Amino acid sequence: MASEPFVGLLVFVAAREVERRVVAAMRRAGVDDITLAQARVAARIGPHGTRLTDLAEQAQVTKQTATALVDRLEIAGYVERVPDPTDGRARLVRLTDKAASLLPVARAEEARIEREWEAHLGPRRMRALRESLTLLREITDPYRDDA
Amino acid sequence: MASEPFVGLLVFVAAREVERRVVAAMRRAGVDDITLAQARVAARIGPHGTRLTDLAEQAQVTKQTATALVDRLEIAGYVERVPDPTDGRARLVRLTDKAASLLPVARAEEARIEREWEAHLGPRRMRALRESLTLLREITDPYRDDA
DNA sequence: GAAACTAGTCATACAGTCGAACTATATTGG
DNA sequence: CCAATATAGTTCGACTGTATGACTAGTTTC
Repeated sequence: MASEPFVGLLVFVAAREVERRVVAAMRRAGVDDITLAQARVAARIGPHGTRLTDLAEQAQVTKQTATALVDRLEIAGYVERVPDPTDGRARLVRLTDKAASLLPVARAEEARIEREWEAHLGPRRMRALRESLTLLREITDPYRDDA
Repeated sequence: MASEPFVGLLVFVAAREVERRVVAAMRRAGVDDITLAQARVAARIGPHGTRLTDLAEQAQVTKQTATALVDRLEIAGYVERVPDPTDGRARLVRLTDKAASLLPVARAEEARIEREWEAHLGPRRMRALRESLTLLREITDPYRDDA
């Protein structure tokens, strides 16, 4: 029967589908040299650049892993490292124009998913879903206030 | 302002937190020889054993990857491979007693998370959340009817 | 029973990951 | 000012995760 499945499993299933869809959209757009792990880091880069340590923390990996992922993104031309004017030790990881041009592709797929979900749930449930998840973020997302 | 964050991001944040919490609970229970990738596969094993191909499909990895993950779980003593009586080519991957003894730990943490979420959202929103996500599963989870 | 298919494995190559050790810059307390 | 300490980032080494391709061994189909 499984009348009351664990909510954690349910959000996991939904999240997996979203990630799969966005990656597939990128592939269709001709992007085949970014991996999922790299995309997860790239997605956290702010408009004015973000420090590697911050990226590592937000993506929940170590600095070493973030270094390796950014290395590959840099080689592929999607990000660049520039000195941080406020701290001689630090460098800011910034998206290049090449990466910025892909943002609309991701945004469009996200919008498509939202439309499909709303069509399936109806506007009332969709609103409630968004409201609940947003509230939940207060206790599940330590980085909720960035960008 | 970010008044209307993408719902896909919201479910992702929630899912990440759930995964993190369950893994942390396992660690506290003394389990330090299972990785996240291995746990994701193990979590899909049914009560009577599951074929490797099915595990691979459900965990969204290739058969080769699933083989490697099951290899490590087997070495660590959490699963065993037994012949599938209905198909001479196939083998069923089954949880051992050692793994089964950990299920209550995971279940307890899941229940704790649910209680916390319900306390934060209130019973009405929690019910709506579960309802919406369950409905969503119809269009996001091709494996929804297993176990 | 030959052809086509399916379950699983092996081999190989590379990406992801972390712990430890290191360099360079920044901060802090005298 | 400077020695001690802390922080940002990298490099190194070892291992896990991952996919492609090639393979073996059973199964299904006609």
